[in-house]
Amino acid sequence: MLDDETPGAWAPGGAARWWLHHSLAALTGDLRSLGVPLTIRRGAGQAVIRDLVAETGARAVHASFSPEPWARQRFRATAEALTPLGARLRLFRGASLFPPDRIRTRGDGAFSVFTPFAKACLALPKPPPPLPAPVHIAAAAAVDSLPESAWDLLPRHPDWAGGLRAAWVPGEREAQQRLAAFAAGAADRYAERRDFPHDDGTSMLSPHLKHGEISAGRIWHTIHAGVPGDSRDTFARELLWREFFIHRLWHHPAMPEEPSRPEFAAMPWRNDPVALEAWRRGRTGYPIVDAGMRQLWSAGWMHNRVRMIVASFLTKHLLIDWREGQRWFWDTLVDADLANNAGNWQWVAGCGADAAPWFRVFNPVLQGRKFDPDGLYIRRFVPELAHLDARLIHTPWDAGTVYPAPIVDLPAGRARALAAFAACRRAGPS
DNA sequence: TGAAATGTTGGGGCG
DNA sequence: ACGCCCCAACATTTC
Repeated sequence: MLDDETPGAWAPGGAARWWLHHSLAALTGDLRSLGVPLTIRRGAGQAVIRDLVAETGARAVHASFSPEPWARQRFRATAEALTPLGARLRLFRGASLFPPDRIRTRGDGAFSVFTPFAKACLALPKPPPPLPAPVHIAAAAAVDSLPESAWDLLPRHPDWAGGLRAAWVPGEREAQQRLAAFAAGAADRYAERRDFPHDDGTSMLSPHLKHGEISAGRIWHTIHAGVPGDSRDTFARELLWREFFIHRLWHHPAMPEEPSRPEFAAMPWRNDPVALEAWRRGRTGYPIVDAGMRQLWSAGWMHNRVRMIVASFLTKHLLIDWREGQRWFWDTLVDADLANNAGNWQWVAGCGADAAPWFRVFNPVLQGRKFDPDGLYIRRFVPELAHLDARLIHTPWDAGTVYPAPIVDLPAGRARALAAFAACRRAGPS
């Protein structure tokens, strides 16, 4: 079922739709081998499910929980619509590690700080081990189904998905293989390598996880079965950050729209379409930022360290609203997820519940030197700088190379950001 | 999961 | 030999 109506502005973006198309194609094949047809429908979720239950006489609908405000509303409406049909809706933890209603503060509220949240998670019973895949499913009678093409998920004019095809293979089989390869390979040294974007030191499981091709529980179990201490704990912590933002969105449905810290409502964000477009296209003049934005545009994905750098650059040096960045990521990331996109943008922008402080401003030159010391990442995504040696590649304006001039002066941009926050803190409701 | 400004310390050059 | 200065290295504070 593709529901473009209920989510409103947060219907899946372009890159996620591309992924979904191929993920479903893979799922169709997997189900065929079990002798089960995939039924494809389109429309408002609640009505589609109700009709399907009426047609099949199903007595239960099993679904994965998800924290989006529109999804919660859809679950509620669906459950109500099923009652007169004698069917019920059963929700499962799905892609999260812990049932959302199990994680509570002592005062029975939502957590706003990550560390106590993580502690509370670790105090819960461990996620149960994943069940083996079924070898047989009793197929229901076939009902009407749209052809896959009716979803119209792939880009055509132009077809910008070439980079995605080169980078990814959607589907459960590939998700399992990627997890197995990560667990047997890079996971061992995840703690040391994960911050270097040229290095394949991360799992790259995020789009598979996002699209339900693999569960967080399975990843958790695999990592805890075979990865040594430091890297295991560091990786598990990243899964818990994901869990934290799911928790936050569940309790604070306005997270994608409104800063969690009220004083940020008065922040004097700049309206600068030219700078915003330079950022989107990877033409800011700062190589590590441009490399990241071009990786995003071509592969639909960006290394986590670089996501932080480009987000800091947009919200601090350019003083552009984090929601502009969130929106661009939403449309371009194959792993675009409402809770994690909003949560991480608010984290970098300093306006989240448990966020990095506003004054933590990444200097893109220093970050580039630190995390891409040989310029390998930049060479890969910014080929016009590939000929520069490592000493100059982070500051092409010193190299006499033809390259976009920096769109903002770093010390000036930093000072402007600090001043803007000081002013908004004076003005705002604290 | 910073960076820049400011403060402190200690070694060495030098008058 | 001694004090003075310089400054790099490191630590602390501030944004």
